[in-house]
Amino acid sequence: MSPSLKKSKKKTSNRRHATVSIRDVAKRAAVSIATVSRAVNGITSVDPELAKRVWKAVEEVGYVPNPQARALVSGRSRMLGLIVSEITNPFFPELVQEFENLAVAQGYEVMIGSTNYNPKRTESLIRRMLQRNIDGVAVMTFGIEEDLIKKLVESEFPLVFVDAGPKLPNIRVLKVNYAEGIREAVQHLAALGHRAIAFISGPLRLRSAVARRDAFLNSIAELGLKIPAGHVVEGDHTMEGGMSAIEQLVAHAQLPTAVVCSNDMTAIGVLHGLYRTPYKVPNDISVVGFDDIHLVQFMLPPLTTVQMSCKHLATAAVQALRAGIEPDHPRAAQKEWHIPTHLVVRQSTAFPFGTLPARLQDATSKSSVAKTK
Amino acid sequence: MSPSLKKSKKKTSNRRHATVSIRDVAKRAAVSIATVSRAVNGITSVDPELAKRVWKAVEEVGYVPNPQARALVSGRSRMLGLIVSEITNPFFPELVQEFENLAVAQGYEVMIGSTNYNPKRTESLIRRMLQRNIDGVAVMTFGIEEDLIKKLVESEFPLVFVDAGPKLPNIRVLKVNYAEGIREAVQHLAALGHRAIAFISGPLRLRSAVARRDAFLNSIAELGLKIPAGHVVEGDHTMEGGMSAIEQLVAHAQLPTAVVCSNDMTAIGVLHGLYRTPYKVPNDISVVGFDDIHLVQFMLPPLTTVQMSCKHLATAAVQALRAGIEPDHPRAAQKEWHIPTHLVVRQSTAFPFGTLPARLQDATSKSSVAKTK
DNA sequence: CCGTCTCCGGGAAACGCTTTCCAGTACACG
DNA sequence: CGTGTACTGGAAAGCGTTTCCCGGAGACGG
Repeated sequence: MSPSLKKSKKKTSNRRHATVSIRDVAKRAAVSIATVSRAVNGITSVDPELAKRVWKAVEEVGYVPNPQARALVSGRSRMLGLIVSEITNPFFPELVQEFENLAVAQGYEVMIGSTNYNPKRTESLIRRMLQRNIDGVAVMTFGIEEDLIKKLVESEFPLVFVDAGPKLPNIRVLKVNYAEGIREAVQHLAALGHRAIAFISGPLRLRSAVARRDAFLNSIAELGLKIPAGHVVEGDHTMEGGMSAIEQLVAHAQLPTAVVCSNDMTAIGVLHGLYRTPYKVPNDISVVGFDDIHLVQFMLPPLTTVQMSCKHLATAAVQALRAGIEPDHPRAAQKEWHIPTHLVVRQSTAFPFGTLPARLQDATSKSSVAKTK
Repeated sequence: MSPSLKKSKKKTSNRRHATVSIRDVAKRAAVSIATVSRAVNGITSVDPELAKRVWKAVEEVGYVPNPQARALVSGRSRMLGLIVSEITNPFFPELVQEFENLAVAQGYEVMIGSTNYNPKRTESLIRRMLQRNIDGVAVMTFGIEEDLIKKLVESEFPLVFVDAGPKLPNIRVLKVNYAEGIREAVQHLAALGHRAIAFISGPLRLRSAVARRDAFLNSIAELGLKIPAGHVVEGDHTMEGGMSAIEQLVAHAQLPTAVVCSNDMTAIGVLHGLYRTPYKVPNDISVVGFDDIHLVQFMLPPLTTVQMSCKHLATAAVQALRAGIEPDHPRAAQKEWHIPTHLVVRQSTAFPFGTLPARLQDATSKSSVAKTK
């Protein structure tokens, strides 16, 4: 009597959904729960015949392992963290999407966080991730804040950074080859006849922003060109930043005929800023972006930009994370992944017709666009 | 001897990080673990004096409850699901961000999923969420697929839909007042002198797309205007869709002088499409969007659009979810939340100057833009 | 043919927490 | 003074897994 009472109590548990547990499978397959666990987790020491029986039972009762229980005992949550700097910058959703696809396909869930360049927010993000027992974190902020590093690094679990990170056994780095694509961009502009090429950088506290700027400067130097002071201005990777940067540039004594931007959002801001001036893109001023977000194809004019492939980045990140998490991953020893970048030419770059009055060039400009297409 | 051996074993557990458990707190505060649990969970029956001692101990040892263990026993994971249709549509990241902020502030974690209008993907998403024991899901796809509903509804846990959902005790609905904002938009255009106003809808399998179109049609009828066949075309809420829709519209025997779009992405596509024609925005054709994503302020020209506040939406969603999850939430009985929409006038709408040749109007157009600012 | 080694499967502990049940204390009332 | 009531804190039973340890069976060599 007493046991039956107990059983009925069990049924009215606080779980919301009818839960079929490992025990049900064990009963069905007439084996112990240990064996079920082993079979389900693909431990080879279990007899193939038995394993088949277990799998059949799993199928029949519709068993799905409970991730919480799994995590509780194994210490692995099968969750990957993905930290980005601004989810509202369209580059990141594209990255998130790719990352998520890959992670899910490989049996992981992903927890997304956006720092918004806010240390406090970041701090809480990390805490939450540690608390939820995340298996590894990809920090795709493109230039991590120092305190964030410290916090993360001390809890020594698998980490992936972009560009640079402390040299530690649990840390892997995705090295983006900015130089490659940016060099292509500069050469493209130079080939079109541009000599006064300006640059709008990202916030220089970000490593990646510095790297992009340096790549630009090197490419310029390589061609023997000179940049007047004031033709390299600091933006902040937002449209607003791009807008105010181009205003500065336009006010400069020597008007640049082309401007390269540290990311696409900046370039969109530039396009917008230029719209309020008499200067036309691309005939007065050519504009080049960086990232190649989907959106820029629809800008007016469609933006020439340096492509950094999200897919590539995401693939590398997930792979690197798994290499750190799974003890016998084939690439467990690999510490660096390389990401190429390449120029994609669209219609925001052209031969520099000259300067004002832009109005006179309107008709010609149209036809040139048509030609570029 | 034997117990000490056991203990040492415990230390080398597979947890990655030194875990301070409820037991440590209990020891420190010299109470039972039950008391600690009660104190931490704010159960009133515990002596205030004791509770204070417990909290002090919690502080001292740096105790953080383990969510997995909690979820395992309580059946509540403290995770909220957020399903959107396309994470790469900039409207959604804005929504995600707001939602996440609110959820985190209220002690929940959020799991994000993007359906991409793909039933298979959606299916797997739901399964994953159920599996992880999500406490509730907000389905912000703006027009849910039927099979998705079924799957979710049958597992009777708290759900929030936008616009419409089955009438069930566990389901809450966010009713967006499309009519309001769209009416404002149509009236604004009519006031400017537009008589031939076209509409580009979203994919009509989405309820919200139908609702927006109907709101448009009603507003037009209200003014006694007539829409020629072919002036209401179906898009798909993407830039590509907007582009091909405007191409159709431009090819129509009667050229519209204004076009209202079902979302901002469509409008961006329209702007882009029009850029390839001789027609200028806003002087030949006015364009109105819907959503008011941040981006549209930077379009050329900045887009007049109907604002549907993400913040509002997110607040309502989280509130509605909690109302469903927490048995004694103040609004537990509320089943509907209302979301207003409003027109934001920028520079993509103007008095319709007339039609071709647009070239002649170029100078005038510029000055008009300046005035509109 | 027996002993030892190996291998595989089962029993049971442990993971960290919540929750129920129960004993114990204190207080008021008859 | 005894009994009933109200309430507090402790012990213990799980929650669904994984993993450790051990026993039994089969293989192989002596």
